[in-house]
Amino acid sequence: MGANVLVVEDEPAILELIAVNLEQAGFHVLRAADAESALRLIGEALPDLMLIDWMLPGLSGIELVRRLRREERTRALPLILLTARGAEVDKVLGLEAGADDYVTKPFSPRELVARIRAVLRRRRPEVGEEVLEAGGLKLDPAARRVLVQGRVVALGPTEFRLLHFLMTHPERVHSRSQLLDRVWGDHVFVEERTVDVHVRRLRAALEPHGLAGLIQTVRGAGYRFSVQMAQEA
Amino acid sequence: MGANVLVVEDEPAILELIAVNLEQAGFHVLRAADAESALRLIGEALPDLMLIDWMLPGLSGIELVRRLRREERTRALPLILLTARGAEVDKVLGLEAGADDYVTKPFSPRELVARIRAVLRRRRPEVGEEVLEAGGLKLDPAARRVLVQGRVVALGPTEFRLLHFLMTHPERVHSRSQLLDRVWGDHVFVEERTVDVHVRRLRAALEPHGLAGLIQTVRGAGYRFSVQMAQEA
DNA sequence: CGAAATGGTGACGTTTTCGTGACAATTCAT
DNA sequence: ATGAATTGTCACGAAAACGTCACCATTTCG
Repeated sequence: MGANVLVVEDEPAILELIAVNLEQAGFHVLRAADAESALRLIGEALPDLMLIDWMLPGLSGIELVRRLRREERTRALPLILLTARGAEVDKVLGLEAGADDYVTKPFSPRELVARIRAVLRRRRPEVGEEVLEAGGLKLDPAARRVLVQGRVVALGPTEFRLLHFLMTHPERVHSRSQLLDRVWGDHVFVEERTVDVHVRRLRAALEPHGLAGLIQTVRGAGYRFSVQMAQEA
Repeated sequence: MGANVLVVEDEPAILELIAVNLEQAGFHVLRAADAESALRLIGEALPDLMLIDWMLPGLSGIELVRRLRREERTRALPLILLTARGAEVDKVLGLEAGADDYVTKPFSPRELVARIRAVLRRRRPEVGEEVLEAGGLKLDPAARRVLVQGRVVALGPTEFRLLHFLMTHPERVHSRSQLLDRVWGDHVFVEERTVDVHVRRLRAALEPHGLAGLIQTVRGAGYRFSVQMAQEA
């Protein structure tokens, strides 16, 4: 129940107002007055969600969002921006930068809580930090490493994330756009064919280890990670 | 790519304003003036996202949201509410009812489009497609796979969609034009005889697995998927 | 019985889709 | 700053899938 929420807000009064309300709603609140100290806090333990003020001394809120979205470890971290009312450019920029939502100041406590719950609900299915094992493959998210029979498989960051996603959602077809959303991130714009190239690189990395056919092409639909090999008659 | 967006709005002027903007942004727009006609439209084919006005004659917007969330088929359908500016109670109620987001009127076209894109990107993966099983056949929509006794049946995209449709509407005759609408799509222009060819290809793919007679020809009417084998007088 | 209608079947040309190698831009470590 | 690694994009070719047609078999009906 009590999810950890990190609030980044430089105005002490507002920070406390938010904190009190969130705690009353059952959340556990972490506080940071600027982006730098927020990053420091994150370094120790990831919160379940971050609430970030648009205007911050030093590194601004949106720059913080971009930075968090760039890094592997924080890519899936739910982020909500606090913006000034009516600043629509900010809203659009915020969403495009990768924020999951925004709330305009001044806000009602109930709205804020509802938003947080909504975002947390959406992100629910992807909390995987455990070691995955399938088809002779062992993937360790924490160590960011892939093993097959004790031997390390060399993978680039993107290939690793791709394989990670496929292994957490096996036996089902993912379209290229779905893969772009889930592996690359909501906010990036890249060609769909780029997925093909990375799938190829991933296959090329697995093949020398005797693992072929794990990632299957489904014509007209997308790709699928499957342990059961395709059989014919 | 042009996602299908169903806009439910009783004010014709606003409806058109929205429609024009969305179409310009590359979406395909479906229109409904009230909740009832929206539900009727949905009955035929699910859109990718719904834009729902808060104030509607008859069934209100929020009641529509609740109803859609209750039903299995529409549970994961992305919904965005249109609310009056400043009505924060509405916003909260809307989010708690299960809407994915809301936009306040009046809104800027850019914001609307950005919101829609954001919600579409978050589209929940568990779009509840259940595994169909009939006549010794197992069709898994999520995996895009057809199995008969554990053996994979190789099907092209169109054959797969055709079989999928037939299995979701079994024991019932579908004319060629109906099949073209439902399997190929409303707007496509192809010869009716093309259906024959694909039925043949589908039969040819099933036959080596010992499944014959599942798809029956009804002379002068169309085709039918039936578990009970063809009997004669 | 014969003509017309209907549907099965194989073949063919075109379009789509995907794998693949190359390449430039960018990032990162040294 | 230099070089290696990573990434996104493109162009080309092979293969798959598609839609259409011609031809034949079967059924329907005058």
